[in-house]
Amino acid sequence: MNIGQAAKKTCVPAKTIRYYESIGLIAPASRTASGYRTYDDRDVQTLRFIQRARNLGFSVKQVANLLALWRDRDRSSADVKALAREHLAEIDQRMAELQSMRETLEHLMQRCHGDERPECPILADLAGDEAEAEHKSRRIKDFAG
Amino acid sequence: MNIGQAAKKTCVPAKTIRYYESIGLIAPASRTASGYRTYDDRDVQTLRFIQRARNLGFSVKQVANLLALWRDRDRSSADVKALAREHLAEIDQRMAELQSMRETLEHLMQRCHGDERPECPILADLAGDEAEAEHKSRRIKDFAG
DNA sequence: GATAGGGTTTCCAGTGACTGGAAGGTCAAG
DNA sequence: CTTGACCTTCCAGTCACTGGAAACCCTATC
Repeated sequence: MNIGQAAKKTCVPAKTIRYYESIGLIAPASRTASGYRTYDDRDVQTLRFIQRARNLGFSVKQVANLLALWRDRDRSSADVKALAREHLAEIDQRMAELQSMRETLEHLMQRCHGDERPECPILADLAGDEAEAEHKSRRIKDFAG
Repeated sequence: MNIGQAAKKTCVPAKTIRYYESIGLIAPASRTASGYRTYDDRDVQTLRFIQRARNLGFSVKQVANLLALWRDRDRSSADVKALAREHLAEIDQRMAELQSMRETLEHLMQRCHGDERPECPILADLAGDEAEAEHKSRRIKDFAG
């Protein structure tokens, strides 16, 4: 099948399939006489694997590792699990950062009247305005990441 | 003060300060006779504002809007709050995505032995292997974003 | 005055993971 | 034979920086 067909079957855009080939995530597709890429069911399966792993938030590099493990019949599930654990830690880290932002932002928003007047604790806090930023204990802190 | 001094005071790397100038987020700095950028306390305050807003996860574009509102004495706090609300929605969306990934990943990990054997439900699920991916109700779903 | 060491300047390139678009070749239908 | 959909390559843009090279400036020490 052509790249468009493969794209439809896998929900991976044709452009992205070409991109994955260009960075070596997938092997170069075979070609017709006129240069069109052709894909078979195994290619589709691989693309679906990639798509699912990407949807779980794995980076392309991590997906490459997962693909290698998938193809390696002598893999140990411990290696797969280690990759997953690493990724889970990244997710947790990102969630913690977002949570921290969320709390600060929501707190500031609660104190902002949101009317036609210019007084705004959100701006006051961003400006580091000690006089206007009342609840100092809740002031924005720097994140490590 | 020089850019290095300003960087130290604001926790914004010199390179990033130049970058912010290049994209127009901050006004071009004044220069010494020999071409060195110089910064005063007002510049430092602006950089700190930017830094805090970035730490809250606002995009550079959003920060530009916040800066404009900050400088506009006739702003309405409603405009600021609207920006914040928009950003909060983005944060919530990203958190929901991460949470969904997290749940799927953790579920898969729980079922993976993580030993020297090759059998691995994580890979089986990514491969879409219906025979080996037991708990179908928990199969990976596509995300909108 | 020479030299060493920092700091600063510009510009170019790379990151990650695509995505958009231009210019052109191919294919099937009518 | 033309139309329109599909395909090809290549270049550029996204976002927010970050790294590095080559050159200039500034101060201190010998």
